[in-house]
Amino acid sequence: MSESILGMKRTDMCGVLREGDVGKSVTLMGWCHKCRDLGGLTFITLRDRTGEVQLVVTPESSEEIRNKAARIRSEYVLAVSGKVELRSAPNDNMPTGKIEVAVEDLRIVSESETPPFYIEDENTANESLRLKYRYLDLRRPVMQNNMILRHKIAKSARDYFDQEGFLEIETPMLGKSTPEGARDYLVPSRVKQGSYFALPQSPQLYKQLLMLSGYDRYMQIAKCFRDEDLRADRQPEFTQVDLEMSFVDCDDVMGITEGFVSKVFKDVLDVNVELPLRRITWQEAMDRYGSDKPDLRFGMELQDISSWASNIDFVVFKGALEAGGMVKAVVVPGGASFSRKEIDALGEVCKTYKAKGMAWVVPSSEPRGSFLKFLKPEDISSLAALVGAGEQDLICIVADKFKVVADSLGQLRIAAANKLGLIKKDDFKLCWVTEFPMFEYSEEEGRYMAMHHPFTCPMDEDLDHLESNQGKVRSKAYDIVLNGCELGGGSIRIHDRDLQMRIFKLLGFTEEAAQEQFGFLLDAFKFGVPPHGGLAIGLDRFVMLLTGAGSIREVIAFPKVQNSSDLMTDAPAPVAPKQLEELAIMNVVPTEDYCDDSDNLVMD
RNA sequence: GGCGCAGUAGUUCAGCUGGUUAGAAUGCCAGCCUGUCACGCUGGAGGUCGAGGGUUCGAGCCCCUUCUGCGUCGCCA
Repeated sequence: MSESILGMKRTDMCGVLREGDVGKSVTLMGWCHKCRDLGGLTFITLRDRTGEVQLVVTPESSEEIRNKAARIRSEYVLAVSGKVELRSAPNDNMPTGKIEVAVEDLRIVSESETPPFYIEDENTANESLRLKYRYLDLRRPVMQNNMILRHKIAKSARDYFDQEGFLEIETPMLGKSTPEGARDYLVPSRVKQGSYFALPQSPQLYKQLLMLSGYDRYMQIAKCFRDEDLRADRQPEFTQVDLEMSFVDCDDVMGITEGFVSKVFKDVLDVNVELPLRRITWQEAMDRYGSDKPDLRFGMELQDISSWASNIDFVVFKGALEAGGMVKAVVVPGGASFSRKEIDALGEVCKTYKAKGMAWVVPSSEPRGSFLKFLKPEDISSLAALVGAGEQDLICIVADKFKVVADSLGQLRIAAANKLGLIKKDDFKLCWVTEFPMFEYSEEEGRYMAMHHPFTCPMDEDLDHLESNQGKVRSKAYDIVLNGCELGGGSIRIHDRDLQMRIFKLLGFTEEAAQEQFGFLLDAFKFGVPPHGGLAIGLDRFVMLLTGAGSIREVIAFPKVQNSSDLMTDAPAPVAPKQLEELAIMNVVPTEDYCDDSDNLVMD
């Protein structure tokens, strides 16, 4: 039986009451967190998103209230009026622990079944259970704090960019599919049957056109969609703080972005970020950290030992060097104490990233290692001197092509740092990675692809060898990296129609194909284009990193699971045949002679 | 698509070499209890061991298949 709140008006939130409120008559509304019935006395903790406060029902309370109090269970919604009183037995663990509310009126507004898990921060319930009952999971204070922090960052963004003269402009969700890049989510058109909209992977082209239209300085908190496999930090549907500016070069966009990021750190965590941020070229990041998103919270840099290795009669090194590759090492401090099993685990990390194996040496007086029989004692000491390794350290070595060496040792570096506990949770290290390669060779496609996107402007110095040395061309692209995580990225765009056509050509587009897919952009570029550039910051990742959450799902109210479905709503789900008919989509029903193993699209 | 981890009361987990009626904690229900706050005490209910098949005298445990969730490689311009 639910009671109405008619005539009751909430005066305060639960978690904000303090000693100073003693004597005040308050009306509170919220959820029963816990109910302790001591017989004569009943204590109820009432919870809302600001926190909890204790209610007390005493033998002096009316019989009606005492009877109602006895019925209360966890998660019942209550409306209460009463007087704030000082507690005779305060609880120092509770922000509101010095006071309690003596109940004078009590209404059970809504009853609740016993929830499938405790509404507590320490909830260790299976994540799929949490996601099925996401609305209950979201009642947990830690989740509410994540949502509040997310709101604060979004507000920070709007405040900051407004102050800097940006306009927030919305761009369409229903757009045109572009085959380059990630897989699109498609939306069938009812009116133009057989044709499809695509949900935006980013507002990229629209924001460029806004620059052309004269809306200098645009921003948007934009929903983006990519139909690719999920990860702990990747959802098919995510949010970006997207911005674009006219008449700028790299430094302008990076400066504005730094200002935003440092404001968020100040507003949300009260952390001062030292500006300007350190800048590292892509080449240097790959060379020293084996990653284009280096984690700068610890050392253990990659070191090139190719010249040392060329003097070792070890077929693995020789083979890699002869094939134009390299030999590099990472020194794991104190790694000499690792067991064989632990070292092998690091080797497995390397193998995940296509290294054929990992060679290792402990350069102590009684050396240990995986390839000692190829090493003379002086080889070991010269290696130790070269890489600066001591007797307690472990030298991990990978010999292969540049990319394989970088990827595998870059990941080994992180794995070792985690193992050694070198990574502090509350340490924030930001940097820019700049001068990305313009193109990346795709073995699969057998051609160069745009590393960033096809609208990225090449560096002026490299324009002359666009056609002659494609692999060496660098672009005016930049990523902002936080603790080894790509927080955002952007570039200066091409604003010259001829240069854009040149790039399309290099990417393998014919003139007709470029015209068909991006004709509207190329046409627009006939009408006066300001030099422009911008950037997008992954809002979800930003919140994840600032909250220390282990997964992006913790900072998204209603996230998807690994197969892109929603455990709460069961989306995606079959639809009525009538809906499919209207969209001219074939309703696939398995028959005797057609039986697909997959049961999607099947309905009666 | 590949690799790895997990799935046993509502929940979190234990369950030995395959062997009696599958346990614990917590939650839940009932009774008692006037200062609790992880309230306490007494009692009680609660299990398709993810599903299907196989081996065996006998399967939570072994084998095969499959489903679900997580991590990861590929993928993510």
